[in-house]
Amino acid sequence: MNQIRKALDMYSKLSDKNWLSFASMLKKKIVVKKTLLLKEGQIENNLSFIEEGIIRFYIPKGEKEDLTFGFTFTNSFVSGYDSFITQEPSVYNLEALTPCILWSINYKDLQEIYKKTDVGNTIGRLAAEGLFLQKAKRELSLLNETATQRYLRLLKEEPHFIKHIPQKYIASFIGITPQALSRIRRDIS
Amino acid sequence: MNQIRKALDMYSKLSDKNWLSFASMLKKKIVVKKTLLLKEGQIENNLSFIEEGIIRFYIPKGEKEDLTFGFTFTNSFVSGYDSFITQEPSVYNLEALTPCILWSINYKDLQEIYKKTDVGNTIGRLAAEGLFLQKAKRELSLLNETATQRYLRLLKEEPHFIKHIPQKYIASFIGITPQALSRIRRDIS
DNA sequence: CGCCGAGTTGAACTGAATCAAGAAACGTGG
DNA sequence: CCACGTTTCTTGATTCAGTTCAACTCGGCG
Repeated sequence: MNQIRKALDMYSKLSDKNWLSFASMLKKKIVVKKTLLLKEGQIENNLSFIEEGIIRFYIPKGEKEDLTFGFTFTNSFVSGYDSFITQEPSVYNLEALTPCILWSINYKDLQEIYKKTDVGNTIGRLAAEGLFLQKAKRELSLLNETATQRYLRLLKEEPHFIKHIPQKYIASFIGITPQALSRIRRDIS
Repeated sequence: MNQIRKALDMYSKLSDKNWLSFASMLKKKIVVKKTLLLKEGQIENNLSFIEEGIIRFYIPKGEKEDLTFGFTFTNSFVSGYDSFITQEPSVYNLEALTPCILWSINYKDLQEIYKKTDVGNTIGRLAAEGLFLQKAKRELSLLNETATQRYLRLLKEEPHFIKHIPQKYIASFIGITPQALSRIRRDIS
């Protein structure tokens, strides 16, 4: 649990009291590889901290390869944010790419924290700002770069992605087919 | 100024006291069409409410058509958010597409509000969440739809865009060239 | 050992970019 | 308020990055 407090403190330093009231709401969950943590159409009820593991966001596309929107690693928070924020059905699926240890807080409990503590809203704001920046960066990359440039940047900025995630998901994440990524890799080396 | 309070109240109801302390920090600004409100490389110092007008976000691309990332209309807040949040140089330019009447608050003053008022952080959080959702939706659209589908959806969901914004900016916004958009329009009618 | 999913490679195809040129709309000054 | 010049929009021809379909290889696991 120490990792969680550390992660939160990086947004805004927590008093012991605030931390304890938050910590008391967390529930531990252990899941095996390939577990579906959230299915499209469901309403996301959890915001979770990943003590250990990797989680993938995606949208299944029937016959075709599904669309991957992102990955979340150890020591980060994860949720079907769009659904969690709006409490409307999720468009994304969340899947454990590896076995995961999670600590989850549910929607209602978090709203209580927002009501009761000042720091809750500050952290919520900073976290939402971070998510926004991440998406803005990705938008820029999708509109402004070729597939090869996107791959090279991923290689440089997120080397752990390439190490731990199957190539077909990386391909989908940068917006191309596995075949296209395979060719890119051949051509750049 | 009433419009501003109305807009804020939609996030979280403001007390008279909080509203007045916020309002006292706003400065009115009137600019003509084509004014550059923020240039790439500059640090955004303002969060502004548009009493009247349309503003475009873009990145200039030298020889080629520049890349348009969005538009903000009357009765909304606007800022080079990425730069405003991080206080690092902006990658975007902000330009007035029409004459604009703006009410601006600067970064330092807003941080004061965050420190002093609970509701400030709540509004900040809800606003950041909204920005995130907007970008997530756009990401989905760029990866999951063809240019034609994106145009048709824009037509349906944001008809005022099409009415008031030159076609070449719309084209850029949906991620294609003006020529491609021209052909799409020919083919769907 | 045999199977199955992941990755590679090839060939044909396609949506959109690019280059180019003409038509329409727009605003600015006389 | 009209005329001219400058953008903006349209249309055609060509090119290109990436898709699709298909066949083959490799590595891990039952």
